[in-house]
Formats: sequence, C-alpha cells, structure tokens
Amino acid sequence: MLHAAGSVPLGARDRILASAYELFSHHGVRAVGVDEVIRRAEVAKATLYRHFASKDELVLAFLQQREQLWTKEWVEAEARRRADTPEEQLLAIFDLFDEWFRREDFEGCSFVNVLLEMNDRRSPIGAASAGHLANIRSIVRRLAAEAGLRDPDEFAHSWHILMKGSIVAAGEGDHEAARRAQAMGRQLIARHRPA
Amino acid sequence: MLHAAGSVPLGARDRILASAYELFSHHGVRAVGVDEVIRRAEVAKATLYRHFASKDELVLAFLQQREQLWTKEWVEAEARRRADTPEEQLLAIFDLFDEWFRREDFEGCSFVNVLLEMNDRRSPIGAASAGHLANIRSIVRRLAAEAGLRDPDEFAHSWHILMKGSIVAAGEGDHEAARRAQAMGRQLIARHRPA
DNA sequence: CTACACCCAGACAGATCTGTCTGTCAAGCG
DNA sequence: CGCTTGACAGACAGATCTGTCTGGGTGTAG
Repeated sequence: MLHAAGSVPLGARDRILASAYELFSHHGVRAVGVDEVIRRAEVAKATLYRHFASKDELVLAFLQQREQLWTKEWVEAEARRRADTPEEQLLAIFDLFDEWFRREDFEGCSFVNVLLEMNDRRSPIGAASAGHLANIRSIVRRLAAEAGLRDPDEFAHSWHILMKGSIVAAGEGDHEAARRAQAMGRQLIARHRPA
Repeated sequence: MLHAAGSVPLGARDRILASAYELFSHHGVRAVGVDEVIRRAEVAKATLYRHFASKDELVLAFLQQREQLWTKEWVEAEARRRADTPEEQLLAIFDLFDEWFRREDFEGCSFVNVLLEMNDRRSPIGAASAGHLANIRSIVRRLAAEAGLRDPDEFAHSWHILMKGSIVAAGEGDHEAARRAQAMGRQLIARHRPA
C-alpha cells in the first residue's frame, strides 16, 4: 500500500470529477457522454470505470460535489460572509444570484436541471437531486430560525420557490430576476416577522 | 383532391400529434423516441416523416399544441371563467395549480422542461420554448393591466417567477406549493396596487 | 532486477436512436 | 377495371452511447 491515510495524492479521480463537474453543470448530464468526460480529463476510459461503477455513479458524485461547491461553499458561506444579521444574509442570497445571473456562462441549478432531465423522482439520480434541493431548504430554514421568523419551515419552502423561480427565469434570459425575487422576499420576511 | 377546405377529416397526423403530446409532456422530448410515438399512434414511421420533416419539427408542433391546450384553453380560459375581477382571475391561476399539483400524473411545465432538457436557448427548440413562456407572461401582463395594477410588465415577470417556482417545487413533491405561491402573489398584487 | 499497481490508448460489443427505403394493401375515381 | 394516393409494416444504414477488454508503458517497493 502506498497511502497510509485515505488521501490519494492528486490523481486521475480528481481530474475525472473536475471534468464531469464542468461538463455536467453546463451542458447537462444526458447531453454529455463519458467519452467527452475522459477526453477533457485526459484519462483512459478504463480509469473512469475503475473509480466509478457506472455513469450514474459518476452523476451522483457530481451532484455531491455540486452541493459542496455551490450550496455550501458558495451560497451559504458567501451569504453569511456578506451580511451580519440572518435577515440580511437571507436577502444577500439574491445579491449573489444577481451577479450569478449576469455571468456569460450562467448554468442554472444543477439539481433542478438534473431532476427535470430525468423526469423521474423515484430514480436514484432523481431522488438524489431532490435530496440536495431539500438540503438547500434546510439552510434557509436555519437562517430563518436564527432571524426569529415565524414558521421557519413554511418560510423556507416559500423562499425556495423564489430561488428556483428566479433561476429558471434567469435561464430564459431575465437579468432582473434576482432583483424581482428579492423584492418578493422582503415581503415574505415581513409576513413572517413575529408580532 | 378530396378536401375542398383545409380540413383533414381525422387522419394519421392527428393521432401522431396526440401521441406525441401524451408522451412528450409526461416523459420529456429526449427520453421519448419516434418509435414509441408511432407505436402509440399506430402509424408507420414513413407516415410520421411524411407529415413532419424531423423529430425536431414534431417537437415544435408539440410545443404549439401545448400552448393551445395548456396555456390558452386551460390556464387562461379557466382562470377567467372562475373569477369575475382580473385580480381574482390572477389569483385563480394558483387555485388551478393547486388541483394540478395534486394530480397523480402531474407533468410540470413542458416549456420549462424542454428548455432545460435542451440546455440551449439559441437552438430552434429552446428559442420556441422561451417564446411560449413569454406568451404566458403576456397573458399575465394583460390581466394585470385590466386590474389597473402599476407596471404590468414588471408585475408579470415577478408573477411568472412565482408560477415557475411553484411548478418546480411541485415537481419535487411539494403539494402546498400553489398555496405558498398564492400567498406571495397576494403581497405582490398589494405592492402593485395604485396609490 | 523483478513484481506490482496504476494508468493511457483505443478497439470492440451491444444497445438505442434517427431517418430512409422497400413492399404490400385498401379506398376513391375516371 | 386500372390508376393514384396515402398508409401500414418493418428492414436497414449510420450515428452515438455505455461499458468491457486488450495491450503497452511507467514508477516504486522489496
């Protein structure tokens, strides 16, 4: 054995995941084949299938990495960093979205994209996507609870509707979607503020 | 020539369109092949390609029929029928959605589904989907104008965010999505009411 | 030096999808 | 009756995708 701990130095697996992340997030998991993934990763096909049992397993790994990079390290961490109070942190999500929506390579929410590409909530991939979306909601729910808002669960579901709706609108080309969603978000906060 | 006017009696083309509508709306346009369409329609493959130049043309015809049946004859007509004032007609959209979201065979918004399946706004199919979504907004805009709301275009964009967000949430399994969106819609109406 | 683990390159099988083509049949019309 | 039109059934070509397999190369440990 080479590695005493469970850390692979910097190998083929990471290149495959990075390639899959770039391609799947921007072009969808159905439109991208494994040949394109290995070409960009500069690995052999056998290497991919040594590390992942199937393309579906690779997609599941991609979704987990998306949660780490997008949900946790971008949305959650950056929203908390940009504002002091939980209420302002919630609103800061749409400031992030505003910048995101204006990017040339805007790619949308991979969890929604994959869920709608599969068109099957009960498939392993569909269920995983729905699970990752639920994890986004629980971050919102936690912020709502920290802000002292009434009924954080109901709030999180409604807030998430604004997030998803604005992302789809941005996918159509609406560059003002984040601003519109934020305005509705302010009203939603007001309605959930304790009397 | 058989038909003096431009009306085909009841032929293969209608069976193809009906089959495509059922399959594409429920399982997506990428997951369904032409073989499945012709099998359900009970037509020969050559017959399909006599009436439609390609599968893409069939998809475009499906989207147009979706606009006729879903957008116009269901959402718009039924919302106008169920309420008297334009404001109540807007809110009635989410009453319709509430029943729709609870259906066993809930299929989501085909325009959003296809747009995200394609992942390309510039392709003919993606552009058509975006166009049909814009047509939904113009119906909302017209109702907002009839209701005397301020800035009907801004209102329609925001309202449509609620519609699309709740549809995606329903696709995840949230049966209360319509009620939540309607509550936010009431606040949006209040904000756009003239002083 | 040898053994072994890991990896690259690419051929290959099997499945599936679009779109074309051949052949047959039934109905309407002079 | 004979001709035309449209449709059915299905084989077929060509492309593409997943997953397997062979063969060869390289670096490291004992």
